[in-house]
Amino acid sequence: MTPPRRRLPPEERRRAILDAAAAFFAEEGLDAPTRDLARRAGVTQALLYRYFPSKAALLEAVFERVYLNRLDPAWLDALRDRAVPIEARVTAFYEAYTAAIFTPEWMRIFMWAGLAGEELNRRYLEHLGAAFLRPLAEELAAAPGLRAPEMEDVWNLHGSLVYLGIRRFIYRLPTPQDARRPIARAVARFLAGLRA
Amino acid sequence: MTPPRRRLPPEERRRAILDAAAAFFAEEGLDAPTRDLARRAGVTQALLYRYFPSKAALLEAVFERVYLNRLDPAWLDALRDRAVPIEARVTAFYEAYTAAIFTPEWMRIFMWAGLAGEELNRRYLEHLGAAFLRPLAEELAAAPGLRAPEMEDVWNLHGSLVYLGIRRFIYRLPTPQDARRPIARAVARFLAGLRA
DNA sequence: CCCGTTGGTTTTCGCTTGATCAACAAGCGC
DNA sequence: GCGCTTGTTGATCAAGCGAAAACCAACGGG
Repeated sequence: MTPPRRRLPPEERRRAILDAAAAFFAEEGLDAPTRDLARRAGVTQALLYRYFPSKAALLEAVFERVYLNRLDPAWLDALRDRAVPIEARVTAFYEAYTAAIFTPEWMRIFMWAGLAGEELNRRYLEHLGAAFLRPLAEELAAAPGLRAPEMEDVWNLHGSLVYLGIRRFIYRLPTPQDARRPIARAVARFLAGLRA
Repeated sequence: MTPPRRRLPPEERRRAILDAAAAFFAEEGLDAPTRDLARRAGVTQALLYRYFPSKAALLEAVFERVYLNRLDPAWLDALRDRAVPIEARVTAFYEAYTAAIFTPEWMRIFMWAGLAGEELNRRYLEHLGAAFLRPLAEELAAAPGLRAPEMEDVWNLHGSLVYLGIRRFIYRLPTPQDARRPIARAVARFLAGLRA
């Protein structure tokens, strides 16, 4: 009946707690109680405070784990490779991007953080805009036969695809399990709109 | 120094509390403390429980106030009026729809509720889909020169415009203050995509 | 002008929260 | 197998939570 008291190397225990914390806070929200998290991680609540000085610090570590190094710089090179048709490039970018962010942890923690007023979202989206969406807009402008889009048009395309993840992970509505078809159709329609 | 104890007719007080509650829970989240709400409403915390039996009941009343009768059946008639060009009809629908939902209360409570797992979102979006978006899809299919869209295409258009509100009210990022231009461009592009 | 109805406040309860700390025991070096 | 380091626990605290109960006073009818 007494739970065996297993002793783990600190590195390993820390990672186990962070894994549990990411899934837990994604599900329950950023101010879900640390006691419930501890139960889920299979440790006592007090132990969390050996690895993290405060709940805020633990959350910061979760943010880092979920959002850092999730954007692959290689996507930018592929996006800029004008040997490849523009439609294939944009499609490939959004297939890679949605594959990276369409997880409960990414989508739900992002939304919880946004509502809570964390700066995470603004910083992240400004970076995404500058590092990927503006280059994407430039490639569209440079593509033969396309009118140059405004950044707001690109955000519109972006939102149309991210919304698929919102329906799936936030509202838990049924959505196509494979995002590739919706992506292909949305990108094709977007480009057709820039040609007309 | 002592706050004047003002006596209001119950109907009026109830409405004042609901007004404050909608703004308060939109800002702070559905499990923000009732004491803070009371302070904001200018009453004591205990008084809330004279007008609502529990916090859950108060939240239910807020949902009703924010989401009930917000969708105007007249939109459907306008959407189905084939004397008007399809582009004007879709544009007008989304101008009316975004005017109805682009408020902090609507957008933020909807997102808090979705994350909290409330049934509100599923019920609302299923109703919206059946009552407005499916007819919209039918009108697109019936419009001359357009390929019939899948429902998923319509949700894509829908999301591209709702995402504008998410950026503004959830992430608090700068967005065009007037939604009409983005709507016009998104709808025009969408239709062009269905023509190609 | 007084009095009863009832809107409003003060006080309190039982419970949960983030965080702390002394006590305990698992595992490695010897 | 011994003992020390240190990962882990149970007990505890002050603050904050939703809710209830007792008390107070504003207003209209007589």
